[in-house]
Amino acid sequence: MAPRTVSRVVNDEGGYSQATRQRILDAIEELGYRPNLLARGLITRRSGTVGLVVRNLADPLVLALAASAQDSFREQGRSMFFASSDDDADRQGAVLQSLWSHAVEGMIVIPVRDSSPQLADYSRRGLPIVAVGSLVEARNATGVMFDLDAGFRLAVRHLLDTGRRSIGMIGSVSSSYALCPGEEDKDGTFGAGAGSQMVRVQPTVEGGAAGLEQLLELKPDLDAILACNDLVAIGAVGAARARGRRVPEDIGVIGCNDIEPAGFVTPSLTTIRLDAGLFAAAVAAALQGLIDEPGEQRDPVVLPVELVVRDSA
Amino acid sequence: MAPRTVSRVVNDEGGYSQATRQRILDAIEELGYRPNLLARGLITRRSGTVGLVVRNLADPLVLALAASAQDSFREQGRSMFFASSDDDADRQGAVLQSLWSHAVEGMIVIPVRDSSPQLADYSRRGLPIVAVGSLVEARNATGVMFDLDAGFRLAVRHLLDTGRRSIGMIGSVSSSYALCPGEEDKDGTFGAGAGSQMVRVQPTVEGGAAGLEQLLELKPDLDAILACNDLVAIGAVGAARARGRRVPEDIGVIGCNDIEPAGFVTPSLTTIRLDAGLFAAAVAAALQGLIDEPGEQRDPVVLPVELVVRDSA
DNA sequence: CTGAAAGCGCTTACAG
DNA sequence: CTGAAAGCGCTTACAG
Repeated sequence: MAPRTVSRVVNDEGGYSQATRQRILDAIEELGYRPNLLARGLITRRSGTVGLVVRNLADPLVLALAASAQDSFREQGRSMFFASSDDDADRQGAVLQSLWSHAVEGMIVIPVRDSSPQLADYSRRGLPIVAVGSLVEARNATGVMFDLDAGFRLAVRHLLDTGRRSIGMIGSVSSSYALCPGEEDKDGTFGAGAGSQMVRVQPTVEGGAAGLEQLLELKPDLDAILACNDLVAIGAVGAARARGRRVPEDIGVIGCNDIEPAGFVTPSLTTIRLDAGLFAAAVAAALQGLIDEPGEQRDPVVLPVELVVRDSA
Repeated sequence: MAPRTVSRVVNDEGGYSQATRQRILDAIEELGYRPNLLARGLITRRSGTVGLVVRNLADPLVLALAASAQDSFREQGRSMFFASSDDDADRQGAVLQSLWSHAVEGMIVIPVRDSSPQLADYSRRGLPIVAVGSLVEARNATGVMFDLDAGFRLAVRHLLDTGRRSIGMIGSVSSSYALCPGEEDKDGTFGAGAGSQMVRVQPTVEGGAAGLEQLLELKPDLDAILACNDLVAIGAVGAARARGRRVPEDIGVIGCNDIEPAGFVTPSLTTIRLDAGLFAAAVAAALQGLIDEPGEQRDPVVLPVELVVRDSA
């Protein structure tokens, strides 16, 4: 029984008698034999692995992305490496290098700020990369992102339509990728010409509270808040109330993401909904496409968003 | 320049001149050379990888676990495979086999129900395994779990002390591992002899609402709810109010986990806090210990819990 | 300090 | 239908 024959049976190549096949299968069962994927990968140049690199574990979309990517990869018989860059460029570099050394067949990455060249470097070497919320101009790479400009405009429009005149924005200190609005409007006009102000905080409930305090200092007549995510919005609501401002009567608050508890806090949160399922499916499909047909230059995928109006604004 | 010499430099083995070293380093830089970890792993029998296998991505502790495991593994220069069994025994089997084939050096697994023998099988073959919330009686394996019995008793005691007499429990349909209480008390006495009733639902906000409806059918005089997690508790609160019951006046509700928004819903949630950081650190340390000193039979690690009393009960 | 040989467990051509 | 040879990119002894 030569290794070659075993290999044929294990890989269902055909070209063996049923008797041989059965003998080999029995032996496999008896010995608990499993093919060594490292050895196989060494020679086929296909490791059967892919990578998912996120920037921040706390991002509510990461979970959906991980779940969906997982399902998609499982169907393809691939195992998934998972790593976080913790929003650190050097760490992201180390992670990418490590995955490259492990011969992953492709990667999904939520990149740290300004790391497109780094990603393009790997994609040019032949590694398919899907960059989330970021453009990578290179072969073997594509981007998937939400249309946050549109979400932003919807939110501002809603605030203006409901009579708000002094809008504050609470952004995130961690460089924002497309899942968090506001980066493009540094001038603070929010594309609406409204009086406006922006502060940056940690993207947490506590950060949201701090952000509201800061905005109130800068702009005592504040009557609306746009928060970069729902936890920040929840923190802002709490702090506003602690300061004696009613929500939504005195200050309207809009979040972003529509996390599960958003409809259950008081007041229930008006928010820009990012459809996590849609997002994750698009990302997984994009990587699949890149792996199946390498070398293509592709247009980025832009996903629609929607404003969910509840009680907070 | 023989491969052997390059190998020495790459692995910092010593035994080469500085000049040689520099030449090799320069060449590595110029060619963008990265050692092929598959080839290395094939021969050293150490792949530089570990696995994290969870049962359910929606579990709030999974995130903390993933983050902490990640940090711990990064420090050790190991990459992490990530997979979910989606609470399916067959799928867990496939995942374990796949990771084994990829020659992981160890695994953290939140096991599906009754899969201890399966885990023990791998650990006996020499794969270190940390089982979360479950006992695995085998060498190379250990368990880490919260002391949910204690949490459970704290909660019931608190309800009884505050005059509740008719307690309902909303458990999870997905077989509960130790992060979710209630499994041990199928008789429904909750170890307290109180009148009581248990229903099982999906561990989500919607599930919690459904659970409350069911309990109210079964037990119209219900005045307290113990929920298997905070989302379920939030759903139960919403449904109770929709039925005209006040919380906490008519019905007291206690959750489990203390997720971030738990303090911000209305009424703020009384809950059994499971310290995610403590948990994740314990798990990572346990696996490290198993990898460093294989073959040991270890006692499970049991982590304390605490009851956080807020407004809902 | 440096290198030639053998081999990790597989698969890819090629021969019978 | 089956197998002997070569080689993937490394590391482990061992020789100079």
